[in-house]
Order: sequence, then C-alpha cells, then structure tokens
Amino acid sequence: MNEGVEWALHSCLNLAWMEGKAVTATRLAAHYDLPSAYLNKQLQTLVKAGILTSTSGPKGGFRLAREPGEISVLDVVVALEGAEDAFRCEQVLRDAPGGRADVDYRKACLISQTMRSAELAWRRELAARTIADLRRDVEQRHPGAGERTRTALTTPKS
Amino acid sequence: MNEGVEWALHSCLNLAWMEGKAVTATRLAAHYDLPSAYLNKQLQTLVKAGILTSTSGPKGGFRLAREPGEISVLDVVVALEGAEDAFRCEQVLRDAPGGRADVDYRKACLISQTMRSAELAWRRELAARTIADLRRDVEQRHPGAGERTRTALTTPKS
DNA sequence: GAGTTATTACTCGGATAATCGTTGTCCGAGTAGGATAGG
DNA sequence: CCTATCCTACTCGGACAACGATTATCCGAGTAATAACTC
Repeated sequence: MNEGVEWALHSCLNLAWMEGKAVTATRLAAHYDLPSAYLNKQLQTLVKAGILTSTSGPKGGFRLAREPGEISVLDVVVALEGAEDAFRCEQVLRDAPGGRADVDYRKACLISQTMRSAELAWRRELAARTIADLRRDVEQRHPGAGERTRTALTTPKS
Repeated sequence: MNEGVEWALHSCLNLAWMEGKAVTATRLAAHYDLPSAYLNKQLQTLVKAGILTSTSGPKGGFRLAREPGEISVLDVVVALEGAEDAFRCEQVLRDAPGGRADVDYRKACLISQTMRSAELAWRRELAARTIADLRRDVEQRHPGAGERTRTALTTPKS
C-alpha cells in the first residue's frame, strides 16, 4: 500500500482541528518531518477526489472540503490507492478447458468471490470510521491534543 | 497484490483433485495458458512455505503437503505476499511535536489501529476458507468438474 | 531370464534481465496581500 | 487621510527523474525411469 496514505490520514485529522483555516503542505510536512513536495502531491490527489480544497497564494493552503463526519477513512484510501480491488481476477478460467468467453469469471469464479468478500469486509471497516471519529477518540485519550496541534500549525514559522 | 496469487490458488485447487499425484508446473501452466517458468517460481515459494512438496525428475512435480482442509486461502496469500500488513505504520507521530521515542505508535496511533483492525477482518475472512471448501463448492456447482480436471492434467501431452 | 549398471530425458531450483509502479524532486502559473504613489 | 494601481512573495499544480518491486526468462543440479549389458 502507498506510503502517502498514512501521511494523508494524519493531515486530514490535523485539518479537522483547524476550524476551516487553511494550512500549507510545507507546514504539514514540517510537522512530521516529511518531504513537503511529495506530501503536496498526495494532497493534490485528495483535492481531485473532492476531499480537500486548495487555495493558492499567501495565506493559502489546504482545508477540508466537507465536514469531518462526512469523510471516511475509506474515502481517503480509495482516493490514493484507486477504487479497484487489490486482488484483480484475470479470469484465467476463460483460457482453461471448458472455459467460456461469455462468462464473467470475476463473479462466477469461487476464488474471485472469496477474495472479493474479504476485501468487502476490509472496506466495511474503513467506511464505518470517519475523520470525526478519529478526532473525538484522540481528544478523549489525549485531552488538549487538538488545541496543541492547532497552535503548532498556526504559529508562524521560526 | 501479486498476480501469482491467483495462479497459485487455482493450482492448489487443481492439486486438491489429483489424489496425491504429482503435477508439473509446465502442465499446470499449459492448463491456463500461463508462462510456465514464472508459475514454477510461485510454486517454489509455496514449497518453502510448507504448503506444497516438490519432486524432481521424471514423474515428478508438485503436490499438496497437507490435507486440503488444512490449507486456508490466507496461508497461500501470506506465503506469496509476506506476513506484514499492507498498511505499514511508519510512526510519523514519533517525529511530531510531543512525540516520544519510547512509544510504539503502531499500537498507540488510532489511525494505525483503524487500518490494523480492517486488515484483521480481511485476514479473518481468508483464514476461514480452505482449499477443501473451494473444492466442495465447485464440485457442488459444477458436478464432475474435479473429474474432468484430473483427467485433463493426467492425460499425456499431445 | 534376472540383476546390475550406464544412459537419458525430465523436473525443480536459483541466478539473471526487463518492465512497471511508486517515490522523490523541481520549476512555472496563478493568486492575494501589501507597498506605493496619487488625489 | 483615502483610494487605486502595481509589485512581490507565496502557494499550488503538473511535468520530470530515480529507485525498487514485480514480472519474466534462462540454464544448471539432481533424479528416477529406462534401456542396455552381463551373468
């Protein structure tokens, strides 16, 4: 899985604490000591997916496009990894003896079905968890964490 | 995900119908019109993982190392893809303000926990399904499929 | 005819290239704030 | 002092390179069946 997924999720969580204030990719990258240009690239992808909005120029940056409760972890993963399943059925049965060209073996093949139902369970877990859930749970476990993050990302760079 | 996973699963299912008779990689590859040398490589990996056994020389080939009921789909996937999770937490929080070096953020970070529990659900699904299950369900849906496959793989090459 | 030996064809196994996707970097287009000059 | 214009610094956005993993291929080591040879 793409490394940027982790960065993107942390970035979204941080943006959820910013009360609509824009944060630049450089600032977010510095917060985790990451290559800023590459993080910028990931966030661009999230913009295209409609999860973030971007503003150019001074005081510009990224912010959440929707309420944190309307952004699931799955949304972020799908935006960066693509919507197709990790297990891609190449329909080898089509070339096997007795295989038919008019059958969609992605649905007929039992092996494909097994892999598919497993990925469905994975997706269900991620779809049930939103950025708002993460924000709430982190705040509950570490009270004041959101406040500290917001000030850290708002304070002018040294 | 590795392409060879699909081939390996089909191969294991076919071997489950062979009643202990060895089948060569070339024969299995021809059955699905696959590159035989590459399939051979995948099957070697399954041998190292203890899922298959191999025999050299004439009348040699691969056969299942255990009863089909003792081989889960997850076993095959893990053998080829590795045991580590697809989402690897790089513990970016360690470099963030307030991060501690003595904390294992793979367990403490809520994002990591979320991804981990999703992958756990995925694994659970695959672990619950064995090669024997697949064999039974295919035979039930397409009676005589096992018999046909066995004769196809036993018949001398043309 | 039976046993033993040498041959031979066949299979796995690992070492070796080619291809593709991910990772990382850079510079240009566009923007908004701020300085400046004029009224 | 207020306003309009110009300038400048800053940010995103997409194009461009480097790296690594997956995909694919080839040839050698080992093996067991087979054929030949001897008794």
